[in-house]
Amino acid sequence: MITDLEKIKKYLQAVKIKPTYLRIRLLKYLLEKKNHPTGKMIYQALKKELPTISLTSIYNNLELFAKKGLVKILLLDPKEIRFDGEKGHHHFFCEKCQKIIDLPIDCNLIKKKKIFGHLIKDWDGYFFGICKDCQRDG
Amino acid sequence: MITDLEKIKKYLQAVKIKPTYLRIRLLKYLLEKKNHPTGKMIYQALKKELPTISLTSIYNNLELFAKKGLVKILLLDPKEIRFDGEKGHHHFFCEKCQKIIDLPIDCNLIKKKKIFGHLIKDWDGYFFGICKDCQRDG
DNA sequence: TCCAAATCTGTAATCATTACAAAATTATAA
DNA sequence: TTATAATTTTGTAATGATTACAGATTTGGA
Ligand SMILES: [Mn+2]
Ligand SMILES: [Mn+2]
Ligand SMILES: [Zn+2]
Ligand SMILES: [Zn+2]
Repeated sequence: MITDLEKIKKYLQAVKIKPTYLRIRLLKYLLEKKNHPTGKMIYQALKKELPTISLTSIYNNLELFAKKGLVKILLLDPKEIRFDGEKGHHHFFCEKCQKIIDLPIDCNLIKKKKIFGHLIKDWDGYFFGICKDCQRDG
Repeated sequence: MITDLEKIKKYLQAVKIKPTYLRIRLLKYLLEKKNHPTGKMIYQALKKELPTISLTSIYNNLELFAKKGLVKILLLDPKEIRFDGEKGHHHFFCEKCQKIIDLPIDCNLIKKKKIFGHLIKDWDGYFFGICKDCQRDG
């Protein structure tokens, strides 16, 4: 678990982002929670400790983080964008309980630098179905 | 090129969808065009020949088609949903020209019925970067 | 401490998607 | 064919996530 604020500050500085307190707390939230939150979910969670924050700042900084490669934007849910503080894995979306589950599994395509001549910079692997728990429950 | 209306009618009936004229034309559009259109793009294209259609009907029937497995919903573009009349391939999105390109390439994960115990019903593979043409052009 | 630049907030606008009721179409039976 | 009920389609309004923007605040350096 990465909680040390100084360490998070360094993550931001490493990609040339000025480490304001809001940004540190936002990145801390993304690195600690594994819940693939929406912008609003992050806003509501951080609001408890930082009552003056705005949803706009959350969105703006999430976009900044994504642009700098600090977080991953997930388009898994057609209703709203979700964010992930960890990169490099596939995702599973359960049609019963709506949970998003990490799939750290090897894939022969994601190592490729080019596919059919197209330069690959990033990738998303989404899987849909019924999760292990929901299968058991009925 | 699949253009025969009778053949498209049979595709609809095969999945228990009543083959109204609008639905036949909508599926015809999706099967003929390879442009991964948005709902609005389809609406504007079909409107030229069917002036009375509504955007609501396009959306409703696209959702119906997707539910019956006739078309694929692409969550590639954060701004809007795109639709694909063909299934079973990965997609590439060029950050320069915004083109969506099919990637009919083998992947060792998509054949799996289960991953970590989760039942797989469908999957999406997205790749992002710079397409072949845009690399050459600069 | 003072100042300019960057960031943040609060509110309003945007716009894809959905909800809903009325009109039109379709299928079925008399 | 005609009547009737069910389904589909239309037109409009509502929803809600995301974005735009201007003013307030914070930040870092002189
Ligand atoms: Mn994840
Ligand atoms: Mn395709
Ligand atoms: Zn589940
Ligand atoms: Zn391109």
